[in-house]
Amino acid sequence: MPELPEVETTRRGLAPLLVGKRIKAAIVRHHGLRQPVPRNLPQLLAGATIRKLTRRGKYLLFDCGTGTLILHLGMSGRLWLVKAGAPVEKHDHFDLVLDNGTVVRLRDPRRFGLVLWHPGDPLDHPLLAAIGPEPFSSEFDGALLHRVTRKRSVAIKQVLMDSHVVAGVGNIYANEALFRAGIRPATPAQRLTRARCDVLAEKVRDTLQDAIVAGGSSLRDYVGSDGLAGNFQSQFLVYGRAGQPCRRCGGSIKEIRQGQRATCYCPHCQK
DNA sequence: CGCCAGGCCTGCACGC
DNA sequence: TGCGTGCAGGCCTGGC
Repeated sequence: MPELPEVETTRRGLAPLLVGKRIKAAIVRHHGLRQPVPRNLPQLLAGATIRKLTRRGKYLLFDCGTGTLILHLGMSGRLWLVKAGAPVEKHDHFDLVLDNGTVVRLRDPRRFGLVLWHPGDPLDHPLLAAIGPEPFSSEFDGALLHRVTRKRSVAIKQVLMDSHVVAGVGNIYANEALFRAGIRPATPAQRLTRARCDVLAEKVRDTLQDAIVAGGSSLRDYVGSDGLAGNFQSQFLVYGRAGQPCRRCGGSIKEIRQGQRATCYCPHCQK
C-alpha cells in the first residue's frame, strides 16, 4: 500500500484527532511483524499522552514524551480510528486505546509493517538515521541527485526507490515521476546530466505533492485514516497502464521488470 | 497451482 | 583489506 503520500494522508487525518490525547492502553494481538513488536510496549504506552504525530519517510512517529512509538505500514498496512468496541478483524494486530472512547487501529494482512519503541530522539533509531532527505526539504534537489548518481550504473528508477537516497518514493511514484521528467526508467543513473537531475527532483516533488492533495492512491484495499479512498490512482500516467495509450502522445505504454518490480513507461515520451 | 502485489532489510559476490 | 555497489532472498497474506 503506502508510499509517502499515503502515509502523509494518514498522518494529516489522524493528527488533529490524536494530539493531546491520553493513551489508556495498547493492545498487541500479533507480535510477528517484520520485526517483533516489543513485549513491554503496552506498559510503555499506558498513561502516555500523544504530543505530536510526525512522519519521516514512510515512518509515522508518535511522540509520547518518554519516547516515540514508531510505526511503518509496510505493503498492506492501514491505520485509522474506530470507536471503542468496534469488532476486531483477522489482521487487526495493534490498537492504541485512547481515553476518549476511540481506538487507533493497525490492520496489516501481510505483516510487513513495524511497531517499535524508541526512547529519545526517534531520528537516532538505526532504521531512520540512515534514510535520505525528505523530498520536500531543501536538501533534496538536482544537485543531490547528480552527486549521488555519479558512480552508480544501476537504473535511475532503482536509485529513486532507494530510501537512503531520498525518503518515501516507492514503485508507483518512481514510475510516475520518471514519466513526468521524460526519463527512461532503465537509464543508468550516472548517465543523467545535471539538468535532467534538476528536472527529475522537481518532478518527484510535484508527483508526491499532487498525490497528497488527492488523498493518496487507493489500490486494492487501501483507504485513508478517515475511511475514504484516495483518488490519485485516477491520475496515474503510466503505473498499471501497460498496453494503454499514453495520455501525452497516444502511444502504447510499455511494461518491463526491474529488480523484480514492475516498471511502466512510454517509449516515445521518455528517453 | 503459480504468480503477482504499494517495502525494505540482510547477506553475499564482485570490482576497485 | 575494506568499501561501495548490485543482486537475490526473505518476511507474509490474498487475489487472480
